[in-house]
Amino acid sequence: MTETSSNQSTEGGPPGRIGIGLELDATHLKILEVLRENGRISVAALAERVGISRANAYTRFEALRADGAIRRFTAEIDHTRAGLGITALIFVTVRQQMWRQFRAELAKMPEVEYCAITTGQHDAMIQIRVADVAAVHSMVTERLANIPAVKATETVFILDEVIRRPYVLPSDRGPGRPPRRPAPAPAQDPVPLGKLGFVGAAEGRAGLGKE
Amino acid sequence: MTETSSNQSTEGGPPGRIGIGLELDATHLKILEVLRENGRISVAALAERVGISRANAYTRFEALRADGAIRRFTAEIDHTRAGLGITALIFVTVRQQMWRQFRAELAKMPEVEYCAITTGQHDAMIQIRVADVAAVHSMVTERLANIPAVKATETVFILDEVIRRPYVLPSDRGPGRPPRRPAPAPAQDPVPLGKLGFVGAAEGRAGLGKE
DNA sequence: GTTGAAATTAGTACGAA
DNA sequence: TTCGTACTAATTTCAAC
Repeated sequence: MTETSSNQSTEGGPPGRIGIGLELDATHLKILEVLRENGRISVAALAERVGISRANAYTRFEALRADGAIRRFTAEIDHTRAGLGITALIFVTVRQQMWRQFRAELAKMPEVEYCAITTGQHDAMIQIRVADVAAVHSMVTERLANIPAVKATETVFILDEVIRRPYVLPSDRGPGRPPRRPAPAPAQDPVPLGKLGFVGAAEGRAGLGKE
Repeated sequence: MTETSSNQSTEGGPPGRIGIGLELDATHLKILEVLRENGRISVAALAERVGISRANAYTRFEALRADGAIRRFTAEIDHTRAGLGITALIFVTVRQQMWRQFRAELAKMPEVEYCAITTGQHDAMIQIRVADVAAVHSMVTERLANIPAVKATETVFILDEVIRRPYVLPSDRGPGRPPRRPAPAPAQDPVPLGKLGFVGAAEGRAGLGKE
């Protein structure tokens, strides 16, 4: 394998990008299915498992990467083995119009594995991985509390992670059970891309996603 | 590459396994760092980037896989491109001593990407990816509400995902800033493995992790 | 979109330091 | 343990169909 992937981090990239570059058909989805289970499979073996020729597999593989449908390839690491046995969720209430600052401060915190903007009682949810409970405490009281943009926090520990799938795909639903519409779609589009996708900062929360 | 990775899903595997099989040194962490950014890099290129010989890289690579420090390799997929533009969090209150049923029902739901048992007000947090908001509604009212083990739910939409890191590593903290203890550790252990790791079903919540 | 053959690269198995 | 090298097997590329 020639070191294909440059793999620059997508953090802070354009999240609300809805534009479609590639129409995903059943074969594309099949490729994604295999790749999410085994990101290191060779394209040759991938072609065999999907049931297409190698040249075709190479073409589609590259297209999926170029299009961004495949963001990157990564290793799932056992965080307890890596010395980060504690996982916690921190729900943050953010002062309006200080989102930019909040985001900037977040970027400086390497223990943050995930951060999402949510509806509901709080504004954001942060997932962190640290070595011990003391680190959670110092993270919340010393670092987060010192950010002016942070109005309030609520911390919860994760006791167990029951399901952690690489990425859900539409095909997971199975062929026999349509997502919602039993049999509408006249000229059936391969995949309802970006349907109602309001992902991207919204509701006066602009300034977080971009820039 | 001989299709190395069997990559069987770890879902429902033993989560609370604390036993250490491998002591991770700085080189191991360096390998993990590279691999989490580029899971498809060849071992030869990996060796070069880490600064060790190819033979050594192969040995350590295999050791990390065998030990479980590397769970699997996966492709990060852009869910909006895959037709699943809606992400939601569902907080679930579970009836005590019905965890087994709850877990069994969860396993039947392919739209669940992540499920964690938490402390605090609710008992579990589920993250789902679906095509439209209607699917969230039907998921909550038709499927979750029909599980006897589910006492109550609270749903929140994810408007934007600001940070999504592959996996946090201890080395992310940087060399200059120790995690918590400035300079204690007499015979410094390479990594405080499993320290205070209460990951694994606890607090009368047994039966979820291991069945 | 597919197949086959050539060139490159990856993976393995040594011995030596 | 780690390294360096040689050997074998697989993968990728490129061509023609």
